[in-house]
Amino acid sequence: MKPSVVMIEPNGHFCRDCAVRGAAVCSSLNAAELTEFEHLGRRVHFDGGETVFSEEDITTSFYNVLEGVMRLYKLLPDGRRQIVGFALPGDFLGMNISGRHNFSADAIGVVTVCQFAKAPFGRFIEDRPQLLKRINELAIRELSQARDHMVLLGRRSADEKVATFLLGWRERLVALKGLSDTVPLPMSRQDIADYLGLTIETVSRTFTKLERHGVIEIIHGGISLLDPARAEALAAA
Amino acid sequence: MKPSVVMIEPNGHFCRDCAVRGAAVCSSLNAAELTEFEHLGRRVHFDGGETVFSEEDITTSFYNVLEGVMRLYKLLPDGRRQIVGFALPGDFLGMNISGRHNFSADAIGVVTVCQFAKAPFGRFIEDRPQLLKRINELAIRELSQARDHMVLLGRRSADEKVATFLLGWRERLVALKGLSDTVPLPMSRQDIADYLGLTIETVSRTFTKLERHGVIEIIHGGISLLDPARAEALAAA
DNA sequence: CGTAAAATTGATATTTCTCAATGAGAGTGG
DNA sequence: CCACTCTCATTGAGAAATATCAATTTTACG
Repeated sequence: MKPSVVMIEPNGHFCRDCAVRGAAVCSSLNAAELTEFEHLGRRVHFDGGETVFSEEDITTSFYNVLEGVMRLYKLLPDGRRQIVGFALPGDFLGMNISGRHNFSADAIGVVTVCQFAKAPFGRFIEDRPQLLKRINELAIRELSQARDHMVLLGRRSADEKVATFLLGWRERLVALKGLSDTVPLPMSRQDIADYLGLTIETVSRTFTKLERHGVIEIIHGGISLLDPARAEALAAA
Repeated sequence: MKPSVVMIEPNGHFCRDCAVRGAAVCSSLNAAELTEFEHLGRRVHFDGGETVFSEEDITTSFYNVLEGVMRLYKLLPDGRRQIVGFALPGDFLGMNISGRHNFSADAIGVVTVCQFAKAPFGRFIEDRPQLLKRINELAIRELSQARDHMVLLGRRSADEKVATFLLGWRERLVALKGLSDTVPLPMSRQDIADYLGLTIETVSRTFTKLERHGVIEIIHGGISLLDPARAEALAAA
């Protein structure tokens, strides 16, 4: 949570060479629309630890993640934190009904987003049902993920939680980096704990245990999945 | 899960006197559209315990709940169950990306739904961005609720979970029956436990404890909220 | 190289679960 | 109308999982 010093790049000719062009909301737009769309968004950079928006803030912008990883979380009044998800390139953030964000979002490491002012974006969407449809698809996909995560939080043991998380995270990275048994974990152990509804100590112990059992190897900045089959077995339960 | 004996009513002139007319997806349609829309939906009744659709089933219909309460849940291979939500009149069920339902839905007590075959509904939506927008709103609202529930599952104690559930359920019923300190609980203790990520025994003990402390009174088919302020305090934590 | 933050490990405490028994209410058939 | 039975809910005792508290160890960074 350092003071938020962001860089705003000049606008224009981004979309055509945007990394998330195919995966993000904008995949629903044709070339002509894209040209107009370009003028709505601005690339903005955040450093690790910076907050992009906070829960209860009035929503003034939507965000399309272009690069990096964000943690999305909610806090209880006494400080307990639940991470409700990690955002990756292609994810679209900021939609809500109330006009206020219903979770907070921090950059984990360097992040680039495509930021859209709410009002112009709303107008642009108005006569582009394709774009609305795409946003709806993303919301429905997220909803499905949210339900899966409820099962994990409510009904799985610590071992299952960690194994499921590692496999799920690896799976999400496939679209970005291809399938690999080397799984980078840019988030801290505390972040993982707050995502899985555990304490940092339990996460740490579970990692160690998985390593002792030869399922993973803990490496710098991540893990190496030595025995994917055993991990799957643990996660399926 | 009795054999699913459903009654299908003849079609026609439902919408104008539909109980959920104002709250449901159809609230986005004008009178002319509504007339056409009527021919797409069929009222279907389910008895308590009947399954409306199951996870992994191919999605052939969408459902608009008109009357009654449903439990929406996912099962782990070993039978552990997580209830991901309760559906009430006005809720719209069945949207997904994969073409298969991503949770199961049972009637709790008698339920009436307005059932839409997927393909015609999809075509109808195609040139009604208003309807799509409404569906999107409902999805975004659900997503927000899902995130709140993640916080509950991951970070709250048993006492907090139960107090939060009772207040939240009471709040949801306001739209249907008005605000009341008498809170009907049509679902079983096991349902509540599976919703809160607890065991039935813990739920039962917590109810008893809240009653001993004068926060609630356990009555037939529900509870009476004697001390809303204390309940709020417990839930906020 | 020194300091701070993050991660790991250990010992103990607490919460919630599990197993087992009992109690209460609803429906059934004599 | 009353036993009977079934399901659901409650209660108790002990076990297990995870949290908490405290101490190192490791890593990151100036």
